[in-house]
This record gives sequence, structure tokens and C-alpha cells, in this order.
Amino acid sequence: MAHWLFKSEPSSWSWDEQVAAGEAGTAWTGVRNHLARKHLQAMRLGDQGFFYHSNEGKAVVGIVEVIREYYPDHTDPTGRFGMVDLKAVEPMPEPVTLEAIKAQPELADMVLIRNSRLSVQPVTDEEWRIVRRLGGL
DNA sequence: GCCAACGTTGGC
DNA sequence: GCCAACGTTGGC
Repeated sequence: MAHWLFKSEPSSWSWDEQVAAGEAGTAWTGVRNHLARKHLQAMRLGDQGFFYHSNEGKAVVGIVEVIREYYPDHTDPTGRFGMVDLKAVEPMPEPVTLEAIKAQPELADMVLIRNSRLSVQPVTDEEWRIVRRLGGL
């Protein structure tokens, strides 16, 4: 099972809103980057990912799960991009800040650090384990 | 609010 | 197909 990281500015879509969407989840609209799209296409039902708040917060705040695989993003006028559906699984008991991630030598190669602008990122099994542990899971 | 990094666009 | 100009993202 692969792991991922989804970035969102809380002012446009926050963890609280994701939780409020419940079991039905929501479509992760708005990805307009080819590499991010490649990651969306590689996602499978049941894959889990980190929900990261960018700008305000700058922390991993929860775990989400893929509940629908890649399909066209109706908000994309060009029709070139797609999306997946996500639902909230559980919050991090302790948000894992960007600062805390940077402080971990084992996490120096995380895409979050190396290519901070990418909005949908792969997370290795080891990174998954370490960040979960930092967050108290 | 600034600016570096990076992706995209469009003229040639 | 190259590359300058431009827009956006996101950390600081």
C-alpha cells in the first residue's frame, strides 16, 4: 500500500472541513501540475496519506484515505487533469510541524523538504512510520 | 510582504 | 525547440 501527502492551505480547504465531509469524503480538485497528476493516477483505493496544512500551520494534521481512484476533474476547463476522492481517517494527536520534520535527519529527503511546491507527493514507508510516530500515532 | 523556486506560456 | 517573461506557490 502506497503512502502520500496532500497539501492544502487551510484558508481554502482545511482539515476541519475534511473531517466535516465525513465518510462520503470529497473530491481533491484543483491539481494542475503534471507530476502531481502522475501521483494522483498512481493512487489506489485504500491508500492513505498525510493531510498537510501549508502557509498557516505548516504541519501534518491528519490522515486521509483514497476512496475513489483517479477520474476527470470537472473544475479543469482544459479537461487534462483529474482527481481522487479522499475521506478523513483520523487526526494526528500531535500535529507534526514542518520544523519538526526538518529537525529529523531521516526525513531530510522527504519531497516536502526537497520540492516544497509540489502539492501531491509520495511518502516512503519509512517516512510514513516516522511522521506517524512523531504525531503520536 | 518579500522572494526563491519552479511551471507554463508564447514569440521567434 | 528554445528561452524570456510571467504567474503561482509557499516558506520566511
